[in-house]
Amino acid sequence: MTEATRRERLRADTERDIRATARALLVGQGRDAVTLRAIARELGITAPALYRYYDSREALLRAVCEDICADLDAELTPALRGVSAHDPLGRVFAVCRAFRRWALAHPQEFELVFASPEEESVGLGRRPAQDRFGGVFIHVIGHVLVAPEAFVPTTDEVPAELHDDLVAYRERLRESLAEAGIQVPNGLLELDGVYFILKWWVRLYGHIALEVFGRFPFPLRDAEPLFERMLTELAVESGFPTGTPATPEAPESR
Amino acid sequence: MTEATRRERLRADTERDIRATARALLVGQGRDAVTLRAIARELGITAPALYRYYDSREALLRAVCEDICADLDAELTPALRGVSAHDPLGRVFAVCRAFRRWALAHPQEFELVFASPEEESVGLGRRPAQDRFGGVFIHVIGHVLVAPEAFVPTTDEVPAELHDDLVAYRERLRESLAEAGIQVPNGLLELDGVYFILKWWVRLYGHIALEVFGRFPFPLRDAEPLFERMLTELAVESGFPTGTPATPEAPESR
DNA sequence: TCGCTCGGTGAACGGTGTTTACACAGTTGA
DNA sequence: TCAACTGTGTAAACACCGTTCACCGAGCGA
Repeated sequence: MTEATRRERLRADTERDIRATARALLVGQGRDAVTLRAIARELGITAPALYRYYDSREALLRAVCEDICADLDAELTPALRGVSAHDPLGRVFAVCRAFRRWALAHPQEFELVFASPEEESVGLGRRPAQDRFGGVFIHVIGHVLVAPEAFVPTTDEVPAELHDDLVAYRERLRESLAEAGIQVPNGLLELDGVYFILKWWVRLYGHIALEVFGRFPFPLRDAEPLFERMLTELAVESGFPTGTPATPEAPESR
Repeated sequence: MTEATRRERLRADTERDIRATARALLVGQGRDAVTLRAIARELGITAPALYRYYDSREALLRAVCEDICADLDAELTPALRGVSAHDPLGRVFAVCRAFRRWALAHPQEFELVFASPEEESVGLGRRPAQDRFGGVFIHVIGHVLVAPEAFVPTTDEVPAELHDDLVAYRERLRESLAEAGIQVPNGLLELDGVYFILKWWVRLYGHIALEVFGRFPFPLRDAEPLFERMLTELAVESGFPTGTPATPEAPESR
């Protein structure tokens, strides 16, 4: 297993230390404080040494982005464990609530990952942020979609202009779910469902970004009721059975 | 009227030139390119001279923010002129579409104003971004709320925890509308309506930010159908009469 | 053991925000 | 009219930044 030579292990350790230090600076003092020299200072080395590990500050920030997404993933996934697999709506709610909590607790990281203009993405390779979060979301949604009795999208027709995009995305969803070992019955993953994922994501992101950036049209003392209301409305619109109150799991009082 | 002395006029001119140059740099090369020295260079001045006009780079950026909001205001308001005052839903749609168009055409400005973490706002004075955009939105919403026959919010009860905040905001809305010369009949501005404004804003911002930042869970070729669908769904949920197709006003084909 | 790669250094270049001391035009007041 | 003052600009300097370059030494593989 440990194919790594001593050198490789040392290198991996330093790489991790660098990203961790960068992350700490980001959290503590914001994106602009993530400085090569500050990182080096913290690690007891000089700034040019960092170029042995990352091509540029920008590249390092990208790596930090990936770390953040991995952490987000690691925080969202266990949020599922607390909810029975037979309560799909409860699982979706749990993930949404966990995402909001994470964003409010890590505004700088949220901004870096979710509110920076699209990088040009030099050709091959998709943006990591999308894929990482997509991974988590897909994982959750996968469980929901596989439990057909729980998810009955209304039969609203989908906008015709969106059809091709949705079909393409459905294929990607199928692949991702297959990778995770989830087989999707053939007729199950309707375009309606894919379309609903989009709607959830728009509202989830909208609310959370507004709350993190303090950009509600007026200062809300507590946005949590608004968030909870949004979730239940989404659930109703999505055709979830309204019987289950979806186990609010004692949201810590802010 | 021209109480201003010669000096004051010159000063105002230079201030405008500075902000305009900063704005051009922002648009052309992003926020990090807005450099005191670059601005000074463009103006044929030295950097320290800028400190005669703004206390710091940060203060200048705030001023640029206000300029941007003023421009946004100036672009949204005339979007109303094209739509009859007797078509309130059409007016709301017009403003929403204009906001999206503006954001897509000015991503750097959008990011600066709407996707930066809340500034601490040193005590007095609210954040300008909020108030500026609020101003436009309020102006539009004002017309809608004053035409009661067009706006019939469902009688869903509002989350109890939101009640106090909504009441406070309703008061601010009343004041703002009164300033604009719009008298709101007493029983008209229900809490339901205020709550719906929040819902519109969450979805509008969510969609536009995701589109500008390229953070949809998969690459959409064209997000406009999704946007249009969202608007109509919002209209239905808000209790607007669905008869009027709300005059799509020939959206230019991207 | 020889040589080579890897990870580090220090110096340097050009850029940045910001402060300071200074100069000088234009306005203001006696 | 002439002095004082105010506003606007400058140059120099400080501390910091990303990045490049030449160098160097320890440790590893042959």
